[in-house]
Amino acid sequence: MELKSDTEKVILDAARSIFSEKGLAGARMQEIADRANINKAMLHYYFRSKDKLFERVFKEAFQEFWPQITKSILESGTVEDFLKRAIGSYVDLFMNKPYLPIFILSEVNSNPDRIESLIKEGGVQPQIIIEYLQDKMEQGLLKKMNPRELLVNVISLSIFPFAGRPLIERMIFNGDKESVNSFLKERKHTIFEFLKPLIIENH
Amino acid sequence: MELKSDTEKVILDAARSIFSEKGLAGARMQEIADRANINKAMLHYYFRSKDKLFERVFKEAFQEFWPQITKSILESGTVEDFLKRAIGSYVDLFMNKPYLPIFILSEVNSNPDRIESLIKEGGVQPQIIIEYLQDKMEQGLLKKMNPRELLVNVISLSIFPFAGRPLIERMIFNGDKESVNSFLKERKHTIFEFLKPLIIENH
DNA sequence: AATAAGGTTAACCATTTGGTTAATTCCTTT
DNA sequence: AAAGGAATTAACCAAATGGTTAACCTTATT
Repeated sequence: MELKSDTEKVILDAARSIFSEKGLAGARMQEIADRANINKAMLHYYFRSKDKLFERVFKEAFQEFWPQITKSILESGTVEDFLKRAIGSYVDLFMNKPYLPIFILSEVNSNPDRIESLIKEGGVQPQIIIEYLQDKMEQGLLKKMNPRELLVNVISLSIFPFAGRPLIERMIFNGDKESVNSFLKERKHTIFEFLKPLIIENH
Repeated sequence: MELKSDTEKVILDAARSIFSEKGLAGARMQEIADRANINKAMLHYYFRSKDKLFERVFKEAFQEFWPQITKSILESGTVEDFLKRAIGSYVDLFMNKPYLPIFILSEVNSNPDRIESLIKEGGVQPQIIIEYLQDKMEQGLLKKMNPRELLVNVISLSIFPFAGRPLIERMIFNGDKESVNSFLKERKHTIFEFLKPLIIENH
């Protein structure tokens, strides 16, 4: 007895995989059906239209995307702790779901309005993070700078290597997949070490 | 008397604009023709097929993308100089052509093989940069770390804010386009300041 | 001015694609 | 086991789309 029928789950898995590989426009309903080992009519039976199906997949992806960093604040004490958690949760997430960054970036780009509603209902609260960082800076625990800049930098360092993986793999690692993989795995630590000098010793 | 006929140029401009907005799969030949104010048959007359047209647009975009950083080395003396040039040339490029990052990232993702040939014929030489950085580190002019890591970080910080602009605009700047714009404009300096501590004073 | 060649257009075509439908199977409830 | 509803399927449909074609226009050369 499951909330989602097995078929529904199978469809969502297939759809997620095809949509992130080819995008909304490039995906074919028939291909999704094939990957799910199911009749194409079932897609419409469960989700009515391609757009509705995509909307669902996108929403679920987007909701995994943002909350990480907010959560890591509420659970953390020191700045060091916060940075470790923020970076760590992103890197872990993208190691497990490498399709997420480019999927979100691509689709937000071709239809920016799509996230408007998700941001509102999703409770995205960047303000909390900005204020947290500003606090720590004023307390002299973090190098003073534009907190938005720091936030963007942390996100850039955490996300870009995953979004740009195919490029990085070919242009910087000469196509050596294994090297790239361990490089990405280590990111959790290297990004933190890279940012560590921003933390001011408490004494 | 031009090398490229006026029509050819008009088509390429329209194609670039549509392709970067909607991607290869999402773009419509009719829409490209409309934006170029010409008959759809002209697209095929000049470029034979949608794929050929896309290939051309993508190639031109990709060739703008990479050489920047390599060039900035050959022309620069000190490490400080190098960082300034590398970051500056990227930020300038993306301020003028904001569609570039996401366009390249998206299309490379949905067809990674596409860049194989371009990398070879395009003379992409990451080795030069890696070695340059390693040299400087060994000379004690740059903080010691994995040079590939540093390279990826510089690229991440330079590119991501442009690739993720729609996201950043809505999630971190509450939709205030003007703020985002000046934020991005200042990036040239802020990224450099951010990385400056890596440079070791020469004395 | 006649001619030829390239540029341009409207109409057309075959295929692909999202979506529908009506019939069939499966499962649960009585 | 009969019935009724949900799940599933094959066949089908209309619209969209990349691409073609044949006629027409423009321009430069003689």
